[in-house]
Amino acid sequence: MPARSPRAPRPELAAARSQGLHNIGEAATATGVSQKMIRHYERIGLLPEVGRTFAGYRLYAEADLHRLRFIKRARDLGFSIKQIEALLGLWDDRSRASAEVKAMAREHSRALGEKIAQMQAMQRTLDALATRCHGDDRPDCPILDDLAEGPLAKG
Amino acid sequence: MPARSPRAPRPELAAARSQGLHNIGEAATATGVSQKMIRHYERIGLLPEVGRTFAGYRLYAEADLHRLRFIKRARDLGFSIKQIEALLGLWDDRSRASAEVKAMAREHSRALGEKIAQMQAMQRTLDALATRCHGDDRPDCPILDDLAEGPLAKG
DNA sequence: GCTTGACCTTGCCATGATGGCAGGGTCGAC
DNA sequence: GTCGACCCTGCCATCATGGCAAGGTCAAGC
Repeated sequence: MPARSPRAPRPELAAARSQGLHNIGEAATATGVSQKMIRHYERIGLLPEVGRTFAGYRLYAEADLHRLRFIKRARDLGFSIKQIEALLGLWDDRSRASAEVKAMAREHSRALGEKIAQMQAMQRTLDALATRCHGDDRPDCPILDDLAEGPLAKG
Repeated sequence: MPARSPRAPRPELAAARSQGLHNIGEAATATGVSQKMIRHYERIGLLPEVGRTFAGYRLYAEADLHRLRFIKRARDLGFSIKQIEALLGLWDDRSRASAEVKAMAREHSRALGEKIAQMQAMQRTLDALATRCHGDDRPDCPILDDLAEGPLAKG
């Protein structure tokens, strides 16, 4: 499909490996990012287009794995791809001021706090309803009544 | 497009309104569910296919608005569409035991608690990192260092 | 009558992050 | 040569929601 050369004269993969390069499977297990996501990140420009063997296999150097681990950790902290793009930009340009990074972290923490508060409110309501529901074979159920009639406001 | 009749002899919309029926715009503002979502719920079977005027306008009775408000409140509590489908089934069949509803509420609360804990952990990490970051013009930033080198574990 | 603007209809595309599957090429070992 | 594990691309699906386009309808004003 890539139509580079109909038959590569040398495999070149073993040579690449002996030079410390990794194929995508190794990159995935080494970083905890799935192969699918690695290709995805490349396509959306979060990762540079890495080198390839003659057969078209991607080859990852240590610096690429480093970048992938950065992305993984940022994702685990709940940063969006867009935010990670910005963080990587700040990381690439080490001369940039740290104030921006700190502001991003603070802002993200604030957004997390908002979502947490929302979910806690949901949870409180649910628990209150569940407590009021006897939960046996009788069909009467305050939870359904509440959903039907109005939130927590029926005398 | 619906090819019902090429030209309806009577408008019938004013008549429907005088009978207490509402068009989709009124239904949306009355329930807080967007027109888009109302149509979506109908298409996926969460709402019954309501009546129409000759021109094809949807007409909503009070019972329909009631069901929509049920869905809205359940969504606001974070239930997924699938879960709401189940809740509506239990609601429609009032003879069903309330134990199922209570179990759903408890399970959903548990799932919420899990997500909350995850997000709180993220938030704690972020706040710790941001506190350590001086956040001035100097380029040195523990947040980026941490993302690059490893989570909270570099001497 | 005719126009205007607000409303309704349908359908397609997009999001964000991820997984799955299909169809096909490549590599290494036996 | 062949088998199994690996890689490639591309398309479709998720979940809930919004946006846009192209067109029909209705009520009001001229």
